[in-house]
Amino acid sequence: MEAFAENGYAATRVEEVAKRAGVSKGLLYLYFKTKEDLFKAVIRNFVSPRLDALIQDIGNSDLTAEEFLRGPFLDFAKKVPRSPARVLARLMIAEGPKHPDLVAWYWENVVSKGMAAIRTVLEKGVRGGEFHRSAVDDFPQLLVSPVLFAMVWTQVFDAHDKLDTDGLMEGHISLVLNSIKVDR
Amino acid sequence: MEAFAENGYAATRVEEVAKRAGVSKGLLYLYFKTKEDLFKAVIRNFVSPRLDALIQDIGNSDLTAEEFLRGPFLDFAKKVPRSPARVLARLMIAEGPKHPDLVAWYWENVVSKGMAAIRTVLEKGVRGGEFHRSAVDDFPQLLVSPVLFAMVWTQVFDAHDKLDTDGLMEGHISLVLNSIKVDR
Amino acid sequence: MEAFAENGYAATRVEEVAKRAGVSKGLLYLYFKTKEDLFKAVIRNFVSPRLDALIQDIGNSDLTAEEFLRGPFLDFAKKVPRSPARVLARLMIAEGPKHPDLVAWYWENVVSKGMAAIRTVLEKGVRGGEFHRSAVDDFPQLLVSPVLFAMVWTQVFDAHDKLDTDGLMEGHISLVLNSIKVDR
Amino acid sequence: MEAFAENGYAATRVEEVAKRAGVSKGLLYLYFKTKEDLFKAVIRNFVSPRLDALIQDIGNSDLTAEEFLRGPFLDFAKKVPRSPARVLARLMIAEGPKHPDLVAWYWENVVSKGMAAIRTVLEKGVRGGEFHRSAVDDFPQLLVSPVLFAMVWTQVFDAHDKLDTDGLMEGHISLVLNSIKVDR
DNA sequence: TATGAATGAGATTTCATTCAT
DNA sequence: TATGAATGAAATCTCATTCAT
Repeated sequence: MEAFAENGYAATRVEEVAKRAGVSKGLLYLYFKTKEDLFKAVIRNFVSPRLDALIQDIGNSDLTAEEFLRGPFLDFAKKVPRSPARVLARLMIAEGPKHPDLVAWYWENVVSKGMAAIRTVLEKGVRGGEFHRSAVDDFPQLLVSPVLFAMVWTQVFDAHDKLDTDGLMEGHISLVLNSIKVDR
Repeated sequence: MEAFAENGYAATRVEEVAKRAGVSKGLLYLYFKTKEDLFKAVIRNFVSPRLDALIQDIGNSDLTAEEFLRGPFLDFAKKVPRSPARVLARLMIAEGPKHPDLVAWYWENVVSKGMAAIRTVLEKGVRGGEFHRSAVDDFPQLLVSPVLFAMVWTQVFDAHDKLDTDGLMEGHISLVLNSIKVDR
Repeated sequence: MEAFAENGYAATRVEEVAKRAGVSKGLLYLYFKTKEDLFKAVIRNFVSPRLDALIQDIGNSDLTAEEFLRGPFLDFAKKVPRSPARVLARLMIAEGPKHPDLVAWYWENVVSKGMAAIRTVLEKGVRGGEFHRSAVDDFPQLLVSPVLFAMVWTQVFDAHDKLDTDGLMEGHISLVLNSIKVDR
Repeated sequence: MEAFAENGYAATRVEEVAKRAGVSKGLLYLYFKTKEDLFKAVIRNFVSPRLDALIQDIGNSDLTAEEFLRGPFLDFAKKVPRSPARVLARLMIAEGPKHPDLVAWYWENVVSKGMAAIRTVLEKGVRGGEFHRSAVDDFPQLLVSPVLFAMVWTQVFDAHDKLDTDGLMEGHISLVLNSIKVDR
């Protein structure tokens, strides 16, 4: 994963992967038929347990929607942009269009689940009278777009303008809540 | 640009670029010392005139901040995610870390200018009493993160979930404005 | 060595070297980073064991200086001009100025040692009263210049005037000895 | 000539020759059909007028053979090793075997004439009773071998051991004369 | 299971030569 | 006569993949 993350799929040499794994090139070909196979396996095995945990939380928790957003979700949103997961995001952006089955797998196992989870929280908020209906109901992506943004920014522009990702996430959540919360 | 956008830097053959340009491989090497040089030149010559126009607008316009966000800015935000610029964004994300001078150029000529422009609009809004202070003043990135998000999504996940980018942008602007506008 | 000797460095194709070695182009690049590396390795591994033997002889032998020049040295001088070493000489002349580190290596490991050996013999002759002081003490090169001359001539002008290299060498030694020997 | 001398035939680019000549590549091809044609023309036009002058001298002069060797010949032998002609020698050694017609031309116009001239001088010496018969009569090459040697050495080993070419030549002539002069 | 030497197809790069102007 | 943009064949070099051990 390290190697692919640094150089992208095409520019990563199989030998480089073998070296970092401490094995010979030949052994890789015993386990994976082609370089692409190897790449896919690498990506698939790199699933964030954090996201799964978060999704689990939603069902089990007895927090209000706002508490959830300010608590576990914000937590998650703060950790991800500087976690190893960010390189996976970059890889998916870079290589996705050339590896549709990888995107499909990623969509099914990660993205769609995540989106569903967010919808669940928002609906809970609306039903419970915490939130009024708003754009985020139709576009739950608005809730996560700064997360993606931060993952990208930290990998591309950090040298020119280091982003306070924690602050960004806190600001984002307060901005959204300020917009969708029902006044009492 | 087409070729690099489709395949990424490493996977694009110089011959492919030459063929699409309707010239011979050799000619490219007459103008560019290496494949990397060629790549950099391609990227640099692909500046969105749209962004420049938008930045110009800000100085000249006599619109209120809200009118600006709902007008020219929303316009821009709707057009970009499906414009050719999106492939440039993807290329920068994919190849940036391996080509720091390209990132530096892009930062200076595009990103920092854009960020400054947004700050100008927001300050105008605050000074004019339209907006109260909020997270977007510290993190103007929050205003553009859905634009990046949409550019990425449309290139990676469109096959699985086609995003209504216009709707997303409208929703985003209304969400933000709802949060930062001063009540009267 | 054959290939480089025939065509010179620039005009020799790596593929040609590989073919003569009975391996693939790729393998050469596994062992040598560049064509130049390969070339240097070829040259360095082509050390004449004959010269080393000659140099050894000087220390060990109990011959008089004249006997040495008429014996082992003349032997060496007769063999070299038509030995494989001559192509190495031609290569060093042709390619040396473009590969200074190769010249440096050759100087240290071959030429300077050879010159020192000749000086040793001449000094022995002078000290032993065989030879009087002469120009060859200051310019031991005079003793070997016909060897180089013959190596060059046989490679360039043989078709036009075949040189009797053995005769040349014998004539040279007798000429020199006639000039430097002390009359008794 | 400069360009070919520095890099050898194969490694010299036609463009480099054109640049140094201050003309365009295209113009060269107006005057010379191929790179090889150009090369041959360059070599042929670079004839040392010095050698011709020397050869003339022999016929005309009323010097004794010894006076000639110590005078005009030594003069010539001192000048040549550091003159532009030395690069021509290196080129002939390097490229000769690949360009037989060039060697043939050079042989006819330069080398054979030079050798004949030397023979003339030596015969004059022998006939005039100055010299007794010796190896140089059969191998006049012995008289010029230090000249070639010095031309090569100065181009290959000067950085490691700068040769006093004037001293070398004086030593050579005195050594030879000492050997072949008739005692009186 | 594991190695690493070896291959060969294909990529980048070079450069003699041509040709429209 | 002169240019220099353009070509394309061939060179160097890379690297995924194979295979004997």
